[in-house]
Amino acid sequence: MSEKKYHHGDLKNALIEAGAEILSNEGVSGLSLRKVASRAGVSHAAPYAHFTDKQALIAAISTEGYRRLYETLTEVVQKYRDDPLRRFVEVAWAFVEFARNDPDYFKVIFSSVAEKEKDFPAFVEMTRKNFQLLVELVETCQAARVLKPGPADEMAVSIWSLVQGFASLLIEGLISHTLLDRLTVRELLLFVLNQVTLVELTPEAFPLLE
Amino acid sequence: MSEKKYHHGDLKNALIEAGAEILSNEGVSGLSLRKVASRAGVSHAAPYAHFTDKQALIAAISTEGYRRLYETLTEVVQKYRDDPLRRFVEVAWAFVEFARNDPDYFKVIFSSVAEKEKDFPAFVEMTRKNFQLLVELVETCQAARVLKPGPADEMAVSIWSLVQGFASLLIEGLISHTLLDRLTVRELLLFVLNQVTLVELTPEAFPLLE
DNA sequence: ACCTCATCTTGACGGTGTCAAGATTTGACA
DNA sequence: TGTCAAATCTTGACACCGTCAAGATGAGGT
Repeated sequence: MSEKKYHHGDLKNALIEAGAEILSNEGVSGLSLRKVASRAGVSHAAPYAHFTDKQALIAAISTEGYRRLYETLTEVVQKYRDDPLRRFVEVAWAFVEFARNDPDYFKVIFSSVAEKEKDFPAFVEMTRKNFQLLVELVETCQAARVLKPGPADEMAVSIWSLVQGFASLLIEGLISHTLLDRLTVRELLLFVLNQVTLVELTPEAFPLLE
Repeated sequence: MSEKKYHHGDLKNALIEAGAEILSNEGVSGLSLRKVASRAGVSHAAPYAHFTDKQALIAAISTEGYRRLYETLTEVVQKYRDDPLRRFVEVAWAFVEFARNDPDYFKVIFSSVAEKEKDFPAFVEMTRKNFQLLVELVETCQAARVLKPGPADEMAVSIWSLVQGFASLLIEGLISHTLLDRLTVRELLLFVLNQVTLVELTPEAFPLLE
């Protein structure tokens, strides 16, 4: 598909991939259009054939990031399809791990596009899909009486807030050391999730597997 | 104090203030060392007498941001000192409003310093103070039986996660429009906070005052 | 075979972070 | 009070950056 890229090939995807790679390795400050172009093997202005802006490239990287996240989460959903509560816990854990494994990538995809929503419909669509996944998760758990009743979308916002906030505090290093010495991240997440569940989540009942 | 700044004055604070101002008006992308210097009335390299780095300036702005946040929150704590539950709600609300009133400023102070914790002890100290405020709030509410019992610091992390996540989703525009059409931000926050309280928070019992 | 258009290159512009060298002012000590 | 070292600020330079205009190059349809 994208072999030689002699004069053509699928740049655009190559640029998105190169950008994501630089982001992971060097952080936001290392992400320049020129470096992305260089890594993709093209000249410094080539990206402008595919993106109007650096902002547009970042939006594309973010969209791809949401796609990866969606992929990761749906895998977990599949894996624990017969246990709603466990599924809930492991999806939350996967989200936190997603953030921890690639903090800079996570930060960028969750804080870039802002007001220009309408300029990047693919991005908005991807966030909608992720939210929808969460809503379905909530409904399943409510039906199984492991999650509090109430409007599913409002519960989904609550849970998303909880997990997103937790992941953010974690990767920004804002959780006190004394707390992280006493508890593992997994244990702390379980405590946090207990705020929204009807049954208690103990480290014994939800151990780390791998 | 900082009147003429003919050749001296308290640059450093002037730079921090100018930086915060640019951040509010033009966002992160508009924040350049040279512009900060210019607005403070000095030449482009002058900041290097006070900050080793652009990163260091941002860290100072973040520290100041945490100070302002602390100031805002302690005022609310004072105002509602005789009603633990109301105090809890209004502190959370003040936090969300802090983020909504100056989104770019909020974003920067909550996502910049990262790994270099040890290089900016003043920053770390300020985050510690804010967290301590929250822990005390939690203890008061637990004593009044309006918040679930449990280790106060773990509860504090849960609540911080919840409110921080909610504020982030809000200013990033990630909360679905259909939801925001149905509910005001205040109502949505009350619903979210209900996850951690023992008593129910209704919009009727906690109306917006001003 | 030709021509059109998307793609990519080259070169230029102003702006940026950072550093080195030097000017200026302060404040402490004689 | 005079002097001098240290702190503060300016000037000038460098490499890098985002972006744009002009032109080269190749693909695909006619």
